[in-house]
Amino acid sequence: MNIDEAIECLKENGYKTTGKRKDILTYFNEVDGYRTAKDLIQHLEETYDGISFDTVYRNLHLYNEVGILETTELNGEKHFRMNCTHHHHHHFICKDCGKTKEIEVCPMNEVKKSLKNYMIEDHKFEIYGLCPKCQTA
Amino acid sequence: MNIDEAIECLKENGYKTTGKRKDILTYFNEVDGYRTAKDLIQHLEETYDGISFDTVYRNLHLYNEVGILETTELNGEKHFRMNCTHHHHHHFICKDCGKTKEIEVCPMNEVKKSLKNYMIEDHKFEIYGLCPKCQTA
DNA sequence: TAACTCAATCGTAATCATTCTTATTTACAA
DNA sequence: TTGTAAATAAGAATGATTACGATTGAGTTA
Repeated sequence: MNIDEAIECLKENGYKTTGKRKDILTYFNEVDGYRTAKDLIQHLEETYDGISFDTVYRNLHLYNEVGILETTELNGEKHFRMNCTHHHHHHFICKDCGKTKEIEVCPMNEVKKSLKNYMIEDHKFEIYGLCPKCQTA
Repeated sequence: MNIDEAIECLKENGYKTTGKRKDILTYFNEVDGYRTAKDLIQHLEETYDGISFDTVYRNLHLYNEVGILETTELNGEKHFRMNCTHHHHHHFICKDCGKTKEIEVCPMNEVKKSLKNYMIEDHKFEIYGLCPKCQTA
């Protein structure tokens, strides 16, 4: 998802477009990988001196709700990244730089067969490790 | 893993066997599913009035390190369950009662092919939903 | 079995991420 | 341009987890 799509998405859901919201979108659009709330706060503080935690967390959750961001948990902290809307897939996630690589394999069809009486609401398939760049660094 | 194996595992790693450690093992052995630190504290307080958080968290992490417990993150809280040592598999996890069902499918062999220059350290494949019992409750 | 030693535990304070609260400001519709 | 609901500020509160100095106890050794 790019910035324009995200702003459109906000409007569709009846949310306003503020400078900070745009900056948050720009940030995630540029970094292209998983980042924590703290990472974002640090970035925003360069522009806005003493930004409110509330603003950051509220917007992160809002973005997650409307589908602009997706989230995962890495060593005890929530991480966010721009959502990939195109099609269903999973991710390899670099533990060092947070960057991701798409994985096309999804075993859910096969798995469903062995969960006949179970109500499946969600699933997570993530591979963790080091990307080529971070192995040499 | 059963209680005796767990105690053996503690000894092998040079850790002592205390009453509280046994009780923690008994707890996880009985509940057979994912539980939070808070769940465990509540249980232990029935026996030991005012147990130290330190004791609980230290032992949970210790157990996780030596492989007695495995851990996952469910709605923002760490959850623990007795480790299944027999063979590699994944879990369906009931969001309501925390119980798990083993899933034999593991797509990692296939996935590795598309991650040639990546160093794979770990992976997580979990299915979330409601078990048959919790759907009717 | 006594005493020794280091691990384990206690009790509580501190920390860290996150959420809440009230007052103020701002986007944008009318 | 103005009115109003939404967004933000500022910082206190919360909830899970970790840290710490003092004390207790398990398992070893004499």
